[in-house]
Amino acid sequence: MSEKKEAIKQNAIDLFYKKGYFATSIGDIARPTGIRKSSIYYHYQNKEDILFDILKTTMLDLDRSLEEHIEGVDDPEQKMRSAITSHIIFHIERQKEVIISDSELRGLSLENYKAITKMRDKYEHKFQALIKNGIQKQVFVDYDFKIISYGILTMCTAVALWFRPKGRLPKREIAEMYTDFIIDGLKKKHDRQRSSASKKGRG
Amino acid sequence: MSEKKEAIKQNAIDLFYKKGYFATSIGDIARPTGIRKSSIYYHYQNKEDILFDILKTTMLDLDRSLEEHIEGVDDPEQKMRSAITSHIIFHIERQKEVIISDSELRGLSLENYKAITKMRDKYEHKFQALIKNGIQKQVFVDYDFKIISYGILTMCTAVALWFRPKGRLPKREIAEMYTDFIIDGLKKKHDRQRSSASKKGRG
DNA sequence: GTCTATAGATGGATAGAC
DNA sequence: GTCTATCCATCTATAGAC
Repeated sequence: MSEKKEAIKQNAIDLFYKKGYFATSIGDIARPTGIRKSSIYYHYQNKEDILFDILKTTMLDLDRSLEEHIEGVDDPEQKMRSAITSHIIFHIERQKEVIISDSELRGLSLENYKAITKMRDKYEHKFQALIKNGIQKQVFVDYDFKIISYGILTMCTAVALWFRPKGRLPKREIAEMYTDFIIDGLKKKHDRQRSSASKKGRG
Repeated sequence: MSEKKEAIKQNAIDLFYKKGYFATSIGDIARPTGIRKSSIYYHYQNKEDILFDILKTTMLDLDRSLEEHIEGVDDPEQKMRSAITSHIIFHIERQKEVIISDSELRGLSLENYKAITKMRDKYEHKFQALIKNGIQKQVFVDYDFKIISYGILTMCTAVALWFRPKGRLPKREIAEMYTDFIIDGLKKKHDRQRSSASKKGRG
């Protein structure tokens, strides 16, 4: 990808994050790039094409981060810890892009929408497999693994919404706190059981 | 509020939820209401006014639900349980409106934006007070109560994003599962401590 | 309270010169 | 690869009749 195209993409990320996709015009993107709006069309087919480029790259990088973090880890608890850490750190470091990914899917055509949600679903399934594995190995409480995976992922995804680079706590500490909280909620305690009567007798 | 105005509001909710605020035109809202787009302006000053009406009502109702749920409950754990239940059930029953509330704040002028975020902040502070109280009474682990409150709230807020009325589990069961998970993660265990070395020595 | 008609502005996208 | 110029569609909002 050419340097100019990269610049357009980065300016689009800044603007889609700050103003939203629909409220950002091609002219808005062209201005900080130092070119006229018509020149954008030399690099991208249309406005949606820019959005799609951002979303696709983000999903690919997110997935790669997960794979790198869990590679070679066998213990179910440690593997889940690594996965959560990867997710949180990525959502802090790529704050703008993941917020766009979570809020601007409506800007995509049906075809592109399907492509992105397919990637997202595959990513989510990897998390669900980790939880399912922990439950089967009797390390985790037998929650409904799909429902609980939504909760865990969204809780970590939302870090991107409130994290401030100059905030009180460093990213590693936030990632550790959330990982502790989640693993503590997931782990089976051998001296006691869940207090609620809603516990399921699956498996 | 007149019946016609209510109808306009409800159609706006449906459309803002499905297409987004910026992608919805005044004409789109007028059509299912059975009037022409110019007639909308008899009931509302402008497009933003409709959005603001929706957001304000939603925040007021959300806050009232919380107050009703925790009223008269004294035990810190039970109070937190009631608060979480209120939040989840509301986000399931008012799915469309809360999703609009979480994604369309950019459609507001600065003044209206401040009014809504002020209400939201007050609501969040009530949750933080519950967690803080539980920590002080030594019922909850001494996590950073602000950071952990973000995680808890967003995890429950996100239920609105994936919940399907005809889905596998009824709303009460989902609320119970999440409440168990969160309380379990929050509660102090008298026979063991957090495994991580990151535990803070505040208080 | 709703209508028709239209002002007034903006934005995505293309044509064609350089 | 970038420019100027422009087409065309769309949208918010208002004016004024009924």
